[in-house]
Amino acid sequence: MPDSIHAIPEVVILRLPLYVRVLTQLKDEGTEVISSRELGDRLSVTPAQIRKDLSYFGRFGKQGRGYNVSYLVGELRQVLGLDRQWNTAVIGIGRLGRAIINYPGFAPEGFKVVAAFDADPAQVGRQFEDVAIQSIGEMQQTIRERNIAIAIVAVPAPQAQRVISELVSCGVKAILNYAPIAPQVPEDVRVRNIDPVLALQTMTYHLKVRQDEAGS
Amino acid sequence: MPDSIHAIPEVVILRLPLYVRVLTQLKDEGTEVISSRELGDRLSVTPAQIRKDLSYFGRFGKQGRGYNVSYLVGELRQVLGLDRQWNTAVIGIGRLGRAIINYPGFAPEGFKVVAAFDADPAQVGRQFEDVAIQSIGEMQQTIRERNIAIAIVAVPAPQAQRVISELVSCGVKAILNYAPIAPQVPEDVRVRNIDPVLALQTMTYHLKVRQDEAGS
DNA sequence: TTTCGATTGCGCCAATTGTCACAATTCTAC
DNA sequence: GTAGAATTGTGACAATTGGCGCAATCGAAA
Ligand SMILES: NC(=O)c1ccc[n+]([C@@H]2O[C@H](COP(=O)([O-])OP(=O)(O)OC[C@H]3O[C@@H](n4cnc5c(N)ncnc54)[C@H](O)[C@@H]3O)[C@@H](O)[C@H]2O)c1
Ligand SMILES: NC(=O)c1ccc[n+]([C@@H]2O[C@H](COP(=O)([O-])OP(=O)(O)OC[C@H]3O[C@@H](n4cnc5c(N)ncnc54)[C@H](O)[C@@H]3O)[C@@H](O)[C@H]2O)c1
Repeated sequence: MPDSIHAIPEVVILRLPLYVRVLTQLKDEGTEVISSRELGDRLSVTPAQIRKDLSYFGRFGKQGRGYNVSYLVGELRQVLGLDRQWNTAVIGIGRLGRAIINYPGFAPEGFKVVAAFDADPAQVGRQFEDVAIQSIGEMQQTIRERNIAIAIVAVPAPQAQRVISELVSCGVKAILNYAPIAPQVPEDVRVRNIDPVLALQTMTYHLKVRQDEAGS
Repeated sequence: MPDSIHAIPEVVILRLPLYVRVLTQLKDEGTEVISSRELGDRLSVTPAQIRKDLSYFGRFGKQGRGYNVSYLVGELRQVLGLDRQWNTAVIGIGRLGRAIINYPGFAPEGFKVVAAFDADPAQVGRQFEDVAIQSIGEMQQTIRERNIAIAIVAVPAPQAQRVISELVSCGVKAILNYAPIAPQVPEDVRVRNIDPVLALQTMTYHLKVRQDEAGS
């Protein structure tokens, strides 16, 4: 294991999917080779950062030339584990949960919703896009049987921590959370929050300075 | 300007809304005082980090006691500019755009959708939740007149960069982007991307290691 | 009033993250 | 085949960010 000696910074992992996205787009546009400078321009990142990030995982480029787009995107997909299908479950099949099940953006990227759970007995049994809604009681068994590694949480905020804790006890190690809370999980479990309000609130600080100046 | 000498790290600004969220919840639960340790436990952040973050903006706590929750949340809201209403516009009134206009989570936090734009003439004039859809041609004027500082982009990916550039030329300085692209904007414009696929792709790296180990 | 446990704010240091700069290499053109 | 332009990968350094530890202070209790 030659490259597992150096731990790879988490920030690097966070940037890789961005690289994959832009490289995929370049590939579709027919670009065969790209330099770290051009890629950096597209991503508003310095060329040095791109080169260093990539160097954690191998030597993918050629001096004087750049990176072969197809090759690089393939290598990065493999590094990230995007070269396989990931089964997911959605929990909370309300308005948002249904939208998630119907969202056509997941499947092409290898994320497949194979199970759906809701606490409301009236929902159980209904079908959306080949997925039948199951009761919460069936969750643990289904997660095991269907090899579900990723859960998507779309329950109301007051229920979210409880649901997340239950998912953790079912062995789920990755959670995409849409509820507006700060979930607590053991450190071997990853959570990403989708939270547009939080995102807006991180921008107003800068707008405020501008607005205050204008007013004074 | 006593505290504008030291620039405030962007990471700190990114954490403040989280603090606000948890503090608001504590306030609703009736907690009057909280220590940095307890707050840190709730957020999976070290107490030292919380104290340091807060110290950029003032001395809000009392030794031996902690922070008064109501007071602190009020101060932080003021720091972030959450003590006022922010007018926003949604661009792209398809399935997602309509869901955003109907989303009840924005208004209580002071973000009000006051305008909606779509390129499709068939959409123009239709009404959602007191917001009438306008044509793209009216965008610049409406943004000025209605003092819109924040735009929410929900157009298809191929159109997104063009729409974002146009918003920038209308003077918008903050953009919440839902399209799966890496937008390019001048450095005085802030963009936050809502991108569940990217979020999932940052987690599979760690799952992969686990899965590979299990298989070997 | 005094003592004591608790907790902040912050100086200082440690760890992490980002950038520079350059030798090594590749490709092209002649 | 050689010269020159382009660009990588990386070691060394710089900047940023996080955390320790403690003096100062607060509130409670005796
Ligand atoms: N991040 C975003 O972009 C975004 C957008 C919209 C909504 N939301 C959030 O998503 C959540 C759901 O929103 P919605 O509009 O779909 O609400 P909803 O009320 O329509 O649906 C919630 C569903 O969760 C189910 N549920 C409740 N408790 C449950 C439990 N313990 N286990 C399983 N299922 C349970 C309910 O039966 C219901 O079907 C809320 O927390 C909301 O704030 C986030
Ligand atoms: N981040 C997320 O959670 C998430 C979820 C769903 C969809 N999306 C993304 O949001 C976008 C919209 O998705 P949707 O399902 O609403 O698509 P849609 O096709 O239903 O709606 C798109 C709308 O944008 C309008 N439009 C197209 N070009 C425009 C332009 N130049 N100016 C103004 N309006 C224009 C169209 O007329 C249409 O009404 C897509 O990029 C999609 O990938 C993101």
